Amino acid sequence: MNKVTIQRSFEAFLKDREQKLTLQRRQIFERVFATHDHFSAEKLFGWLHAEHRNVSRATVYRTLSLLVEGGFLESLDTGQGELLYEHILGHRHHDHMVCLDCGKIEEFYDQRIEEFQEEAARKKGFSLRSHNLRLFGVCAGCTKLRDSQEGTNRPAGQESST
Amino acid sequence: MNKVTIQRSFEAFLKDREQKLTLQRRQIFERVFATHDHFSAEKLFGWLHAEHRNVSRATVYRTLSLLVEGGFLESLDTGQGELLYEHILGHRHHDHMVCLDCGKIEEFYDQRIEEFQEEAARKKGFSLRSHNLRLFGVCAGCTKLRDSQEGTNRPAGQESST
DNA sequence: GTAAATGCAAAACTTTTGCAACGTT
DNA sequence: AACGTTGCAAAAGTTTTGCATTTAC
Repeated sequence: MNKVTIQRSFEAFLKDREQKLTLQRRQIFERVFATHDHFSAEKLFGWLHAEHRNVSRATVYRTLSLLVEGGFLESLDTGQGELLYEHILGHRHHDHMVCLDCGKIEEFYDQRIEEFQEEAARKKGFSLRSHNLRLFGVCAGCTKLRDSQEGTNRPAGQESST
Repeated sequence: MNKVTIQRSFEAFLKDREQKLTLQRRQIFERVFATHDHFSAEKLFGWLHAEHRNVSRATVYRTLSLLVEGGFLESLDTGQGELLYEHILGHRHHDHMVCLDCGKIEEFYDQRIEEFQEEAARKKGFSLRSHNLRLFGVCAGCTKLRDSQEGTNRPAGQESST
């Protein structure tokens, strides 16, 4: 699915719901598909303003929800109090690995995990709609850094694993 | 691990960090291990007040973090804007399934999923600390309900799957 | 006695909402 | 012209923080 196709698909989605294609929605849509990064609502709001597209904060939030409902974006809850978004264009489904030191997010995919999730849901009589899998750990780069600081204070805590 | 043991372990944890065993911390600890439910900070605050243990909201939040750091509680982010907690006493690790209709949370565990997570982390050079896996779907009860309302309006949206 | 913890109220943050004005169809 | 959408500012909701006071050790 290329950019033009997905744009049409957005227009169709709006038409279908009898909603309007406003300037702001177009601007947000554009901006969101112009990055492959994960971003928060506030970050997007910042980008738009830096680029002198003065969309209000409220509209940013409203449109993000709209895009998630339409399946154009996915939201990723990192557990740090803000929701991140990413577009689905050219991404197949994947899960995330978050570095506890530097915050880096890596993507991974394992078909077998997907299947066992299906199985677990089936066993409980759940009809599965989606899932959210995040691994927390220390990335290769930060592990190296930590090792080279051997002997330095380390945080005492264990992490929650839920 | 029984209640007394875990209480001792809490005392040891505090001593180790040169932190104090206050009345409030004891009350919160007690209350938290008196339920097997998932609860939010606000809910816990409510319980404590209903039972005339007047611990301040700030202390509730501070102590919950402390208990998570110590590995006595785990936090579960349902993506609904508030963090839920559950104690680990008598619980082995498990993941969660959340019903999108009624909010019910079911627990499940699949050793194979755990192992493939390890493998995925290894492949990326991540040293894995914890993970969070939530399945979203419609539980058996709500599916039945939905089926019996066939023909009624349904919400249009798809869910995010990240 | 001293350092840590508490309570309070204020602040910080993200996200939502009510409503008048506006823009799309 | 009608009705959905926007912007604004206020509100809501959870969580954090500064600081004077209290408490555990």
